[in-house]
Amino acid sequence: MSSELAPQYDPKQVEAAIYARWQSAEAFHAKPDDRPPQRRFSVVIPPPNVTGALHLGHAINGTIQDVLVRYHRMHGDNTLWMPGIDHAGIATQAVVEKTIFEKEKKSRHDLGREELVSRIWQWKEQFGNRILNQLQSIGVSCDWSRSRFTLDDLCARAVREAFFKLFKGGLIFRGLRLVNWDTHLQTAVADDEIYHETVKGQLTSIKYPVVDRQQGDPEYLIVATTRPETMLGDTAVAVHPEDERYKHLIGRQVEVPLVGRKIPIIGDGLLVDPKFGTGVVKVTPAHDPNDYATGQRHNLPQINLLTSDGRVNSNGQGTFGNRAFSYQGLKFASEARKRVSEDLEALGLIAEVKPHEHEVGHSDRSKTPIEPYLSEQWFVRMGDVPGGITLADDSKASGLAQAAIDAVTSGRVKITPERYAKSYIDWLSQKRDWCISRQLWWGHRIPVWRYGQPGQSTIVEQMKSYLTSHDVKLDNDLLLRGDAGAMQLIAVTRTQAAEQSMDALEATGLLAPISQPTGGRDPDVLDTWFSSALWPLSTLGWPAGGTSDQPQDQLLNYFYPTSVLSTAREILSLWVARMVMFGLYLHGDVPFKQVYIHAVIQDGNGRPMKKSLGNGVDPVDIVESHGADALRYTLASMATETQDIRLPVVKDKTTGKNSSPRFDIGRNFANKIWNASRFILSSITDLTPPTAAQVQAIAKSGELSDRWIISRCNQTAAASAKLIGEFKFAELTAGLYQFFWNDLCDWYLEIAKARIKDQNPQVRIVLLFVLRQALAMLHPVMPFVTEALWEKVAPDAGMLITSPYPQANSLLDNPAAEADMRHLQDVVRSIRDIRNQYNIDLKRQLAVTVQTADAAGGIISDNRRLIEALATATLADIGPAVKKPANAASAILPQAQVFVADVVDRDAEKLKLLKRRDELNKFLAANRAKLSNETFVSKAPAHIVQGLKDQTTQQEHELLAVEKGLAEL
RNA sequence: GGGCGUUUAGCUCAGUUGGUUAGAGCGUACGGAUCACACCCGUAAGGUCGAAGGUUCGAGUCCUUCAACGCCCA
Repeated sequence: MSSELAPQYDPKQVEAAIYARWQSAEAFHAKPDDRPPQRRFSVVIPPPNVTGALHLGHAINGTIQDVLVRYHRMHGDNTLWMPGIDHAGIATQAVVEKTIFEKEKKSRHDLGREELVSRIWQWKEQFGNRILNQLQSIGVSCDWSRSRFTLDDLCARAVREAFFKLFKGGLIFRGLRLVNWDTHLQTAVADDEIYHETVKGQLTSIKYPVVDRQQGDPEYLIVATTRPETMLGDTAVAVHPEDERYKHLIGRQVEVPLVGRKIPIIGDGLLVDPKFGTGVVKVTPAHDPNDYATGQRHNLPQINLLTSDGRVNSNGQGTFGNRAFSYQGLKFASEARKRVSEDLEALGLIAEVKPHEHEVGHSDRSKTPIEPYLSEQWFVRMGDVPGGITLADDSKASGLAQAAIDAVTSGRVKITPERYAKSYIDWLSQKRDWCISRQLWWGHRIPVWRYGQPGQSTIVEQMKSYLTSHDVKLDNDLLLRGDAGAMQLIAVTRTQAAEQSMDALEATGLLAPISQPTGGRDPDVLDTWFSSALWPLSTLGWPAGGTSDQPQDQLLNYFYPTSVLSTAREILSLWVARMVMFGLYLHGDVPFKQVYIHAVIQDGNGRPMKKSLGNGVDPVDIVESHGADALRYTLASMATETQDIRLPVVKDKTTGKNSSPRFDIGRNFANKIWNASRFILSSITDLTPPTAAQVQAIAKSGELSDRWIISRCNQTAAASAKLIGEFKFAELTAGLYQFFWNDLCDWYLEIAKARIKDQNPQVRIVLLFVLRQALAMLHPVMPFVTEALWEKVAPDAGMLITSPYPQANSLLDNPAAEADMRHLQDVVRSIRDIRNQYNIDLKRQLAVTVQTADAAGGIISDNRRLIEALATATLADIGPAVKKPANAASAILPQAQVFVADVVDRDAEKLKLLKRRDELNKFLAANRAKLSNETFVSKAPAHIVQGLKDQTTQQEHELLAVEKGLAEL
């Protein structure tokens, strides 16, 4: 029998085949049925980026989700794990643009919008599934048949519907805001797409002439800046309102050099730190976030100096001292800065230039410096709205952000670990409007058509009649805002058909008179997070609501809200919070009941794993070298509630790839499971599954070791189910490890070997029962090795992935057997210890006697053979009257003294006893002090006091024995 | 600047509502080719729980202050 299994587990031999079997059995596939809501379990995967490759973050999150999903599936819940990938707008477009430029030296403008988008689609078809394949290699059990892409038709339908509803509800608006502008990619980027770099620059102090100087006024105010070129857009200089030096100047004016604009001197305590620099600050509302805020406070004009490609626009010119200056067309942060500095120098208006280090934001995508840029963008209104908003379940909320806050504070959404609820709420509490437009071509195009000056009412009327005659229902399929008298006409579409009608209408040329110069469909696309925020809804088929018998419709009713969302903390606000808002507003319920935030894996020095540092471990390499189960087990064992996990990284000697010795733990464990199973399979020929009655009978009256291992097995099953429910994955793996390795392999199998040889029928039942239970318990964490063994161990039972998870049964618990077993283990260990200390050959049979109290003596006598086998010893006398033989070494246990005869090293024995005597004296002194402390005795709980008394009595006995031993020496 | 986390054995980490002598894996030392496994077996050594105060009969655990490291937000 054992010849079927190799002596070492080789994951490569089994993983691919087993995965294929699960797939062909449709074991991952979930269909709505009549199970009640509490027997359903659903998870949506955080959709990985289409440009990405699997990293340890995916691996640990994939493992966690798969443990949950496999457990619930085995538990009998109708379990759906929805997979998919994210189109990742800016990241993907940047990657493809870059490759095209490298190969063909063409920019996106050379290709045109349609061509670029089609190239990106080609690229997506080619590489889009790579990360899903990699996820499969770690064994995740997603329902691949339902896999979605955030840009596919179903998701697009949800995006259109969401935009339409939000717009109609007044929660989407267009506004002029300062955004982070990537001048290279020519798009707004989000705060989280920016990294900061320390740059060595200069701090330039510039003299601004004071206008209408009066007695005692300085000739100039001097301001210091790292960006002299922005002075062209200054609309004020600010001083601290309490600053005695300048206070009297507030309300007067200075002249901006070069452009000759006269601007006010304002007092602002928020912007100005009087102790920093000269205490005077230039204010450029259109080019700095702090200045923007200042401008809002003081109603300052905003002068934008920038073109979308990062050059100076026509505002960058003026007249100063009868001379004209112009910087138009120069690159803003480089050429213009140089020329402005030179011109100021020539005019003698530079007071000082000194080196200065400062932080400059760079775009993560193009690696170029970010410019704050004033531009028109679309926003989702996060803040409170007068009169409140109505959620899809007809309940009211003061605003979108508040609704999402309430979902967590009320407990509808629970966040684990709890501390993350605070960061979620803190972020949402700012209620900052969400900029959702991106000047990109790859993404969901904003479903809005805009026209300027629709002064001709006939056009609007013709437009309406065209649309209605093409089956577009106004207000339902398409919203028209603005009218003949308005400055702007806006059409927002809800359906693809309405979009097509608008395109067709455009083609008629009817709208041409109002399309100039920039009318027509909004060229921008939506922020990727907009479609991600709909992920739990869109993947389950929303907005279809379950009225049809389309399977997708039923999914939404059946599996929404999902059960758990497992993700990383960095997207708690960007993604999790937005899903909650959209879920509530658009569908009237939260998207998930539980959020689990997993820890982030760092290298051994606590640094994040980054490509640039070369310290990353590729999970695919670990699957290759250690196997998927080893990867999963190790990652799960590290998943505690801390926020960071350190993983020491080493170079693998044979492959040269980054690896970590930590993964050996998982590999060794998988091998242990394999070999223990191999051993059991080789020992028993009859694989008939034990009946519950047989197991219960043994649990009640079998041999001690049988009762003990059944009890331990049962408790491990109970603990495992509980720990999975509490997301305590590290504890889960530790418990499984201890049970399998220590209890089952180290003790039970060793104890049972003699009976195994005798083909004892009880042992067969225990072995088979415990092994089947153990494989099932381990399966969610280590699916491959357990499934591979299951078909050998349980050929009657079908695949393990769909077999029941062990249910705890209190009839199998046996605390007394566990206590007795601990006692026997102590005796065995004490004998082994003596053998080791005295360097006695392993094969030499030791002559052992034991002095015990009656009760303990009975257990030892009854299990004499067990001790003899495990300790390679012969047990003679056992009982209260036993005396220490001459030349014996002794071990003093709480309830027994073990003597090993004919061990002659008196000095060593003496040393050992002396050491123990000192320890005991120390403990006793401490315990006696406590017990004579009246406040302790009166205030501490009774069981603590009693426990201490019992312990003290025992220590006193032991001390007597030690002293007696010393005397005899 | 605001918030959060971490600090326990050489390393990586557990440690439930405060309660009897603080645990695990790896590593280390010593012994072992015994017929499941050397990716193994047996045994042991190793910790004033970051520092200083405080609360308490009792603190790794609660409170205060400080230090170091890290993360998030501005």
